[in-house]
Parts: sequence; structure tokens; C-alpha cells
Amino acid sequence: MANNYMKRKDRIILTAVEIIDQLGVQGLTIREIASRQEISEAAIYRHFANKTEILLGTIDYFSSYDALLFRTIENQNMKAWEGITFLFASYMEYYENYPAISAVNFTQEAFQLEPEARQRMENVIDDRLRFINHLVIKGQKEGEFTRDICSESIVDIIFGTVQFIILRWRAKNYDFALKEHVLSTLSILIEAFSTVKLENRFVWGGVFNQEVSASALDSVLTRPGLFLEKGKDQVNEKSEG
Amino acid sequence: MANNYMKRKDRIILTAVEIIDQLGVQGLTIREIASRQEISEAAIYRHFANKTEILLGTIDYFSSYDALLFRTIENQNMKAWEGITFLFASYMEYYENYPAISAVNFTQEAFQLEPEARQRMENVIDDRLRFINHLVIKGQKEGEFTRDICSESIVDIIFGTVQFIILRWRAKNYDFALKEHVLSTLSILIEAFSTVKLENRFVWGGVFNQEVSASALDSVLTRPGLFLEKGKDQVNEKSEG
Amino acid sequence: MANNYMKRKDRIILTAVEIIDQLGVQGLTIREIASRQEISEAAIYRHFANKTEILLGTIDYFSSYDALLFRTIENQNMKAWEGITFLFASYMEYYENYPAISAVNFTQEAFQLEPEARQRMENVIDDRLRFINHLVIKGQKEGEFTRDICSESIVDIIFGTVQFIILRWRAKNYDFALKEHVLSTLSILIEAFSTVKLENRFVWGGVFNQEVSASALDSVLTRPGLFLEKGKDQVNEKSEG
Amino acid sequence: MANNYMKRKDRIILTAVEIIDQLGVQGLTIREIASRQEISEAAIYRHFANKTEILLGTIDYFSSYDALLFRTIENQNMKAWEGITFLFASYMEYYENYPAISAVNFTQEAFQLEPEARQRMENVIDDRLRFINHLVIKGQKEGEFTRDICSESIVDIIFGTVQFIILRWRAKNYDFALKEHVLSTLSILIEAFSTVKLENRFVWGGVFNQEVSASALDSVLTRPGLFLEKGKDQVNEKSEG
DNA sequence: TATGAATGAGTATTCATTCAT
DNA sequence: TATGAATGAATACTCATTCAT
Repeated sequence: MANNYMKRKDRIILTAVEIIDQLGVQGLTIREIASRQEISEAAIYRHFANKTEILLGTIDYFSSYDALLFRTIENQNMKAWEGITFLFASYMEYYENYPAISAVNFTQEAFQLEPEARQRMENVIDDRLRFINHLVIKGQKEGEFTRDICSESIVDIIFGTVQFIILRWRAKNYDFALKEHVLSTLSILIEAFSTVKLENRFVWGGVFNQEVSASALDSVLTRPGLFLEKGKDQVNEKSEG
Repeated sequence: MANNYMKRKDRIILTAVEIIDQLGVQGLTIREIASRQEISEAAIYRHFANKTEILLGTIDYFSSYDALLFRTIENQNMKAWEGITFLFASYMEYYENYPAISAVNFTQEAFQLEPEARQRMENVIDDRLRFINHLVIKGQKEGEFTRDICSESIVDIIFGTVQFIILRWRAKNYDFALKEHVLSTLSILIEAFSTVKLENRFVWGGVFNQEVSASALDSVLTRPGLFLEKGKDQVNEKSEG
Repeated sequence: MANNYMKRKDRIILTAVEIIDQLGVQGLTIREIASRQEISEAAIYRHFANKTEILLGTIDYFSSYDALLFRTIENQNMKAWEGITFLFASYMEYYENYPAISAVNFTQEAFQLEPEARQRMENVIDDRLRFINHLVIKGQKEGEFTRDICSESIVDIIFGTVQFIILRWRAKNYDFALKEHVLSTLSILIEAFSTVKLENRFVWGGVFNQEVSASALDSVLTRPGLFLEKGKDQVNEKSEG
Repeated sequence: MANNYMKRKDRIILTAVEIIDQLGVQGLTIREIASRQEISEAAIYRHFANKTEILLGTIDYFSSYDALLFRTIENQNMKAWEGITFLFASYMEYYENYPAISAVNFTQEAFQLEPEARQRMENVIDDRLRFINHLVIKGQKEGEFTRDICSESIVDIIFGTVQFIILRWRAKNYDFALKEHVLSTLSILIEAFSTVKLENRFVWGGVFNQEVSASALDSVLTRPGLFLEKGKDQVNEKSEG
């Protein structure tokens, strides 16, 4: 990560993520970034107006696939359980490939002195919760999920559980297979809230084998720069629906 | 909270908790504590060797009822679901009465530059997880909970869900009834993992009406000092009901 | 100046004045103060919340005799020309004894990035102008000064002229007798605006020989601290009227 | 001001003047100039070797009409009071048309850390004082002005008064008619130092109506570039009236 | 128990200036 | 002519901690 082929601005963000991962938000100082990038502290201000902009950059980076993932799930017309599984599978794959980024998940409480960053992080989480809630409601409407439990509770359970597994994965120094663990726990929950007992419940992996999703994810993982040029919508980058 | 009848040392801890709640761990400075306590900064060093000791103090305070609660549950020979419900009901009651303390729940990631505090927090969480796991396993043995799911997964789901609800309660400025919300979500989960469908699933509140529990909780709520003298086990403090 | 018998807070102000004199407002940095005081930069913040407070301190110091001077002139029931002469004689004596303080006279334009200091300086100047204007009007009423010219113009001329002489005195490294020069120029102006040709116009020095004024000035020049204790009014310090 | 038809070098100077006016000398930074000119900071160094050169440029600009004005007064063989009035009328007209430039009047004290600029500003002021002094002496020789007062004092009074009016005009946000105010105050002073009571004392305006002065001023106001080419004396530029 | 004064190391940020392109 | 990237030194200010009283 943070290699030399990237633009300085991108490298600064990656370094910031790395520091947040290793030292926490408290350890993220301009000096630390500069030292790891082997440039002067002043040089950083060529690329970011202030530290808050860097913080916001890490959040944007952290959430940069959200719109694409949400859109893919919608466009593919996935079932609720399929969509939820696809969503978290994508996130976990992202985290497994780039564990440091998972640290950003837990910055919100640390951003208390940075209201702008705090708010943006809250928005990211809220968007995710809203989208999952939307999937759950769809699942309830289509008879996939029980209607005995309000969708919000199901969302709390699913999201909270996953967040907690990520937290423990981090605390335990990534010593278990995150995606596998999350997906198997998710399957338990989906089973629990399901109205039908599906045999192929655990075959979620198939989602990735489908042509379209694969290409969608592909575009996600090969995207050349963190910061899309203006006018270029990241969703447009992939040409297929 | 933080009234004048308490000892200075206790008041400092309470003030520290208050600051962590309002400003986050980053906002917890000696100056801030001193200013809120209206004493000099130097005075604080009369009571704590350094800032880390204060952090450890907040963690100890945060977890000060744990041993008591665990022992109570054991002594009362509660059923698994009863014990879990009692445990979280107690915590939520604690948080509702003293919302600021709930902030400590989420300090772990922020303590990255304070390895000692980080470790102690991790121990607290691990102890709780272990205890809940112990209850779940007991429940599985006694046929209360399904054995189809490994206990650890059940623990992840229960604990993660509750943590997430607390987090959202904080983010939403305590605008919903925490205990009620947590208990109703818990009942969903217990129901989901239960082998028997119990009608009186929601009568958990009865636990508090039992003599023993009441006295146990009582001792919890009236305990005069935050810091137990060495050698005195906090469980011994209550005269046992 | 800035000797060791004074309190640190006072010494910082005096050092600040000295720096403004030698290096200008631009040269007034916390580092420079600290270095001249041979203390750490951080130590300065024990005594002043920020740099602006120091700036305000120099202005307060600069204008610290104003109220006393105004009151003395009023209480003594001096004639207009007597009062004006007394006022500027006092200022020039102050500047001759402590040339550096005269630098503060010309800080206003330099305070453009310090709106609070700028405003306070403006207030000081405005107060002086108002008081002189009040004297001139009194002089006009009592037939001392011509009524053909509006009082404001007379004030502009008197004040502007004196300020300019001080400025040149500074530019020329104090190489002429400031008080003498100012007073002789003042006598020209007073003569010019006078309705009566007085022979003893230049005997202004007599003012200082009078018992009362002497004691008033005395209290001014021997005041022990820059910063009066609360409750002690500086005018009360002299017991006679 | 600072329009696009000017050369970049000139535009930079005008922008510098504008900044000195609005933010003071402290606010004059390369970044601020670059940002207002919408060019890079480095670009400025194409035109000026360093910041000091820019400061010197503003002073040169500020005083760019001096030689022309002095020569015009000499060539026209104006009377002393006529010359003084013409001089200040020209300056005030300049300031009224371009208020920002009046800020440079008061930069001297702020240039304490820029000895070269400070010296050049001092030279400008000294030249003006010398020229006015020369006029006053001429007036005294020709019986216009009283010989009871030394010429230097008259100069101090005139110059100091005018400077102070300009300063207040700036402090009061240009809310009075500067030229009018200065000229009427000047007429008071000239009257005061005059040996003869002239009825047409206030007809100074006629100066501008004379053919010669008009053309002189004209050349002043239409001069295309701020910076005269080397070797070309600016007085030669006007075709002489 | 308390405090006033102090400090060294660190915080984000700004500055004039340089240089390769 | 212009610029993007860089920098060393400085800016005001904060931090946890110490120590004499």
C-alpha cells in the first residue's frame, strides 16, 4: 500500500489510514504522516488544506464503494438475503485485502473533537443502515423475512453483530478468517429471521460467480485512483448494469 | 454526579468519565479535569501518578459491578436466558441512570496509544464475553438453547447487537428507552436461539423482584466509594442476601 | 525596565513593549518574549491566555495614566490651555523616561489582523481626542480660544502635530528633547488659536510646580505594579484632590 | 484597479497595495497576492526577486508623483501657500480616487523588520518634508509667512495635521470628504502663519484651472505604467506646460 | 492537600523561497 | 512565463509532568 506509483494526495490518505489502524485517531498527526511519507510537514499542506480534510479523505476512501455496491445490488435485483450477503461479503473482502481500512469503522467516537468528520462518518453509517433496512423491508414484503420483528431490530442485530466481529478480528490481530466468519454468522441470522428454510442458504458465494456481480466487484478492486476525476462518475466506470 | 460528598479521587474519575462522554478520549486532558474540578492541575497528581492511572480508573469504574453481577447470577443459579437478561438489564439500568459511563464502552480503539489501558479494557470485554459464553454453553447443555450454533456465534450476536444499540443510543442523544429497547431485542435473539417457545419470555423483570437480586443490586447502587480498598473483594461488601 | 523585582506578568508586558519598540508589532512573537525573559514559551501561557491578551496588556499599560490625567485636569479646574499643556507634558515626560512605550502610539495600523487590539487602541485614541476636544470647547466658551474655528479642527491640529513630532523623534532615534519640542510647538498652536496674547504663555512648567499636580504625577510615576489589584482604584491611590 | 490591461508586475504592486490597505503589512504575504491575482506563488518570483522588492515597489508607487509635483510647483513659480495647497490637494485627490494607496502612508513603523523598505519610506517622507520646508522658507523670505516661528515647526504642524486627518479618514472608513477637509484645515493653518490677511485665501482651486497645472496633473493621471523605464525620468514624460 | 510557576516535547499551520519542468 | 511540489524555519498554542512552597 501507499506505493510510489500513486499520486501524493492518495498516498497521504493511505498513510493516514495506516496510522489510524496502527496508532488510532489520536496517533494521526501531520508529523507522523510526513515522517512515513518522508516529506516535510509543510508539503502535506500542498495537498490538503488542513488535517480535517485528511480525516474526511479517509472516510471518503473508507466508503468509496458504497454507492457502487448499493447500485449493484439494486440493479441486479438481488433478493434481500442475497443483497445483504453480497454487501457484507464485499466489505469483508475489502477488509481482508486491506485490513487497515477496517479501523475507520470505529473512528466515530474518536472524532468527537472533529465535528465535521464525526458527522460525515455518521452519514456513512446511516446510509448503510438505511440501505440494509431497505433490503430487510423488501425481504419482509416478499415473504423472505419474518414480519414478526420490526425491520430496524433485524438491522440492529445484523449490523451490530458484523461490526462486533470486525472489532474482535482487529483486537485478535486478524487471526481468523473474517469473511468466512462473518458470512457464517450472517447465515445464522438470516436463517433465524427467515420464513422459509432454504437448503442453499450458505451458497451465497455463488453471487460472486455470476458474471455481472463479478464484473462489478472487479471494477471496484481495480479502480486506478482513489480520487475520481471530476465529471467521471464512479458508477459509470463500469459499463454494464 | 461528581458531587462534593465524594472523595477527590472519586470525583476526578467521575469527571474523567464525563469528559470522555462529552469530548471523547482525545478531549480528556489534565487541564480539562482540573478546570472542571476547580482545582489546580498539579493537585491531580496528588491522587494519580499519571494520566494513565486515571484512564485505568475509569475502566475500573466502568466495570466495577461486573464481578458482583457475575457472582449474583451464579449464586442465584439463574437459567441461561435469565442470567443474560439480568446481566444486560443491569448494565442498561446503569447506563440509563448514568449515561456518560456508557462512553467507556467504546474507548478501546481510542486507547491505542495507551497500551495498558487498552489491555485492561480488552480484559474487561473478554471477561464479559467469557461469562456470557459460559451462560450460553450452560443453556445449551440444559436444552434451553440450540446446539446447532456454536456458543461463540451466539455470544457475538448478542453482545455485538447490544453494543450497537448502545452506540446508536449515544449517537441519537439518548432519545429512546435503552433498557426497554435492548431487552426487547434480546428477547428476539433468545427466542431465535431457543429450543422451547416460552410464553413468559418477557417476564425477566421478575428477577429484580426476587429478594436476593434486589439486595445485590441495592448494594451496587448504594456503594459509597468507587474504589474498593485492596484486599477487600467487592462482592464481600454486600452482606449477602 | 523589566527588572526582576516585578511580577512575571508585568515583566512580560514590559518586554512586549520593548519588542514592539525595537522590532515592531510584526516582531512581537511569543518566542521573542520568552527568549528575552529567559523562560520557555509555554511559561508565558501561565500568565496570558494568548498573544492578543499580551497586546491588550501593552495598550492598557500605554494608556494606564489616562484616567488619572484626565481626572487631575478636571479636579484642578485647569484652564483649557493649561490642561492641554499639562496633558501633553505628562505624556512626553512619560515617553522621555520610557521611550519604548511611545511605540505603542503607532500600532493601530499594524493591528489590522488583531481586531480586538485594534479596537482597544482606537478607543484609547478616541478617548484622548474627546477629552482634548472637551478642553478646547471649554476654552472657546471661556473666551480663551477663538470660536472662528471649530473645536474638532483645533484638536486635529494639536493632536496630529504632537503625534507627528513623536513619530519623528522615534525615527531620529530620540535625538532631540521631545517634551521641550512638543511644548514649544504647542505654545505656537495655542498662541495661534488664542484670543488673548498672554505674556506668560510659556510658563506652563509652573503647573508641575504646584503641589497638587506634583503629587498626582508622583503617584503616577511611583505606582508599584502595572496591574492594580482588584478593588483598588488607581485614582484612589492618591489621597488628595 | 488592478485590471487586466496592466502588466503583471504592475498588477502585483496594486494587489500588494490593496492588501496592505485591507490587512495591513502583516497581512501582505506572497500567498495572498498570488491568490488574489489567481496565479501561483512561484509566478510572483518571475517578477520580483523577493518580497522586499514588492514592498519597495509599493513605496515607489506611493511616491511616484512626488518628483512631478515638486517640479510642477517649482516650474509654475507658485507662491508658498499656493504650492503647499497644490501639493496636498494633489495628494488628497490621489487618495480619494484610490483610497487604498493612503495606507502606505502609515507603513513605516510596520516595516521595522524590513530595514530597506523602512529606509526608503523614510526617504520619501523626508523628501516631502524637505520640499515643504523649502516652500515655507521661501514664504518666509517673501513675507508671506511669519518669521517668528521656525520653518520646521510650521512644517511639523502642517504635515502632522494632514497625516492625522488621513489616518482618521481611514479609521472612519472614508466617511468624510478628505480633500475638502484637509484643504479647509490647511487654510486655517496658513491663515494662522500668514503675515497678510488675504481675502482670496480659499481660491486655491483655481490652481487646477490653470492650463499648466491641468496638463501636469493630466499626465499624472493618464500615465500608462507604474514603473518608469530606467533612464527615463518621469518628469520628462510630461511634455512640460 | 494544594498550588503557582515552570518546562520540553509536541500540536497544526504558515511563511518566503527554490527548483525541476 | 508559468506552475506543482517541495522545504526549513517559524508561528501560536497545548500537553503531561515536575517541583519548590
